[in-house]
This record gives sequence, C-alpha cells and structure tokens, in this order.
Amino acid sequence: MTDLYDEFLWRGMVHTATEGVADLLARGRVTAYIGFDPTASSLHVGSLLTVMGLARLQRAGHAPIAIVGGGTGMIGDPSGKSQERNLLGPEQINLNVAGIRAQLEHFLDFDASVNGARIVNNADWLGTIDLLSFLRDAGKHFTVNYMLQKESVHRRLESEDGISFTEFSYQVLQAYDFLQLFDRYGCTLQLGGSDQWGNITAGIDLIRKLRATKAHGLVWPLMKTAAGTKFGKTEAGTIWLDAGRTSPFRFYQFWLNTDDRDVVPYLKSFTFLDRKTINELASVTTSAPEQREAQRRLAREVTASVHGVEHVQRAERASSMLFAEDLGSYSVDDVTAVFDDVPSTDLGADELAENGISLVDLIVRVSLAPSKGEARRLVQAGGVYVNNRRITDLQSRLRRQDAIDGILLVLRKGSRQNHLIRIT
RNA sequence: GGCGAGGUAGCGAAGCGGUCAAACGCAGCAGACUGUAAAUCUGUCGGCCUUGCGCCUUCGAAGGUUCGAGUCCUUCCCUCGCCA
Repeated sequence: MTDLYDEFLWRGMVHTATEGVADLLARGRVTAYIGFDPTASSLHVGSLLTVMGLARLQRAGHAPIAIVGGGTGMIGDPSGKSQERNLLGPEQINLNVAGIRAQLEHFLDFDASVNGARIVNNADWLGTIDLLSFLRDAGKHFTVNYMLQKESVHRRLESEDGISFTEFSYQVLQAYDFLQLFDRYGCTLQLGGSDQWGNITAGIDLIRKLRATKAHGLVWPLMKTAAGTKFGKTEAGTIWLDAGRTSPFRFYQFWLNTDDRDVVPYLKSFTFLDRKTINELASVTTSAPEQREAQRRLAREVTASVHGVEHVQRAERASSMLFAEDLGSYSVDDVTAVFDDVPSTDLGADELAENGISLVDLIVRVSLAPSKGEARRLVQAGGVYVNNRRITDLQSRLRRQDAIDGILLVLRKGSRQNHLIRIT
C-alpha cells in the first residue's frame, strides 16, 4: 500500500482536504467514492481526472466506488455552473449510465478479491425514496442557512437568473448518496474536483450527525490550460474517450499538441508514470522543448490507457506520415494503411473525370469548411494544400492525374488538419 | 396583476430613417514567425455565384407607415428587475 496522500500531493491533486485524510489513507484500506455526471453517453478528457483518481485509489490498495449519478443527473448540480441546466429524461440517462460504465471498465479492476471496484447508480436509492421520507430523513438535518452558504448556491443567488429549488436541493441529494455508500459499503472518503467541495462537506456533515462518524473528503484543483482556455475543448469540440466520437488519431493529436507549460502537470495528472520519469521529461522539456519529448510520451501514455497500445502505434504512424515534410516518400500502401485512422472520404472516380471536381466544392464536401464562402476564403488565404502543395487558385479543379498513383488525395487545411480522399 | 428595462451575428455589446450584412471586444478560422507549442503581428469572420462596389436571407414574431426600417407605428411572444 503506497502513500496515496503523498502521491496526490506530488501530482498536484490536493486542493482541499479534510483534516486527517493522510492518516486515514495511511492506516489501511479505505473505501472511497467519486461521482460521475451522466450528461453524455461517453466520458471526455475532462472526466479523465476523475477516472484516474479512482484508478490511483485502487492501485494504492484502496477500494474505489464510482457513482454514476442516474438519480442526481436528473436534478442537475449547480456547482461550477452559471446557469440552470437542462434536465435529461430517464431513458437518456440510462443510456448514458451504461456508456460510462463501459468506459470505466477499462480503468478499474472489478474482480480484485479484496478491493474490487464497484459501479453503483444512485438512482437505486434516490429513485425509490419518497419525498416525505427524504425530507424527514435527510432534509431535516440541513438548515437553509447552511445550504445558502455554499459557494455554488451563493454565486447563483447573486446572478440574474437565480437558482431553481431543484438545483438548490442538489447538495442534500449528494449528501444522501454519501450516507448511503457509508451504510452500504463502509465508504468513508469522497473525492472530486474542487467544485464538489460544498457537496462533499454536506455529506460529511450528514454522516457525522446521523452516524456519529467522521467521514472525509479530498478535492483536486480544476484543470485548466496555461492559455486560460477550458481544458478538453478544441476547435473541433470536446475530446471524448469514445472512439466513435473522437477517433484515437485525433485523441492522440490532442495530447501531442499540449502547451509546454501544461505538459508536466498533465503528465502528473493523466498518466501513471513515476516521479523519476516525469522529472526527466520535465527537464527535457526545458532543455529541448522543440523535441516535444514530454508531449509525445503524454500522448502515448494516455492514448494507450484509453484506446490500447495498438491504437497508439497506428496514431503515431498516421501522424508521422501526415506531418512528414515530403509526402512523396510514402507509397500508396503507406497512405492506405492509415486511411482508417484519420478523417477520410471515398470519392467516385467518375467525379474526377473530364474537368474534375472543383477544389472549393471538395473542401466543403469533406467538411473541412462549413460553406463554400468559407472554403474560398481558406483557399485565398493560402490555407489549403493538396498533397502538401499549397493551392491558392479559386478556380482550380482536381483531376485523376492530381492524385497520388491516381487513387489518393491528401487535402490539408492550415498546418494540421488533414483529410484523406480515396478514389474508388 | 401593476410599473419599469430589454430582446441585434457563437458570446458580449454599439447602432441620430438612407452610405447596415450591421462599429467594437472576445471566441473561431487562415497567414507570417515556429517546434503539429506559446506569445506577437496581419487578414478573415451570414449565405450564393459568373468575386461585382453583384445577388439572396438576417437585427424576437407578424403586420403597417415610407421612395427607403435594425432604426418610426400597431399587435403579439419571450426574458429580466421592482411592486402586489
């Protein structure tokens, strides 16, 4: 059993913690939980931190519980939100819960004999308790005064939109979850992002009042980028863990493009690499940032744990090919090999016959630009390349002979958005 | 229910009846510089094409006044605040 608190501390994952957490973790096996919001059927890189938290718990010998908030998901957590949330229907939530469960299974060992991971759905108890019982058993122990002091509530009270009674109640529901997990599994620790602190302490207080036991909480700082943008969002949208939503290639590229200033914190947060390795990568980043050794390692590690090593290799191969100086040194076979891994489109040979297809049309066709006007702008600005050659003529048309060996076109927008076109 | 404020492009926010597809800021996109980085600078940022000082559709909705309306009038819808 390693010293998990110390480990969290080193990885920069301790923002606030209740007194005695270090002792608790050092003393012996702890059952701890973290909640997931079932707002989508897949987790995204933002929730990866939470997943890693559970995985680290288990690796350190503790017993992790993942709560998928099928019950609370129907209410909406005001924490970190400036506006009231849209509620999802029960069917959608069930679908989402199932999707998330499947992804968690990649990271956690559910069969370990002594500290096997558990996934529970709080709809199991929140879905069945009746309003009067809830108000009597849980609600009675919270004064409105206490609830109003929570940062998440406070902020919304100040805002123009206010907060609905539903979201206001959220903290009591989450507190009730903690109580249930304490009763059912002896769970005494809750982890989460710093926005969860208020909800966590509500649970701790409830357990203390009703069970006369001291439960604990530990939250990590919210992940943000050095550039001040929201972590996990890119020009193309959210980076999902689901390969169907974000291809492993894109996923790999997302990590590879990490800012120098972020790469070390990310290594600490999102990989299991040890201190020595990360320290080495940190010094290489300082001495030879242009090598992007740390980014490469980060991309490799995270992609491997989410999609598997096989996909790392494919992503690396596709990357080296698409970002190669000279595309000509690659054979058609090389290109077709990575075809499935990068954005691609099949195009009928007949469309290239005679006068060929207009470049502008093609750009829109493969969604490299949303409209023809945008496509034209791109071309005029010099942002479009065909087979690594910049094309600035709006009128240009592509014919069969423009393709590599007559069957492949590599269309590129800007410096890194590639799209392969196979002529069939 | 009463009174007041307001609804403009992804967001924020200008917009004396004409020169408004609509200032400005942010975000986005592209270019230069680079390391598939950051910062910076430049351009662009409703749609269409035969790219023209071209055409089409926009300023909550529907009507109206006018040669001409984001800008004026009427009705309706919605949001927010205060009061009840």
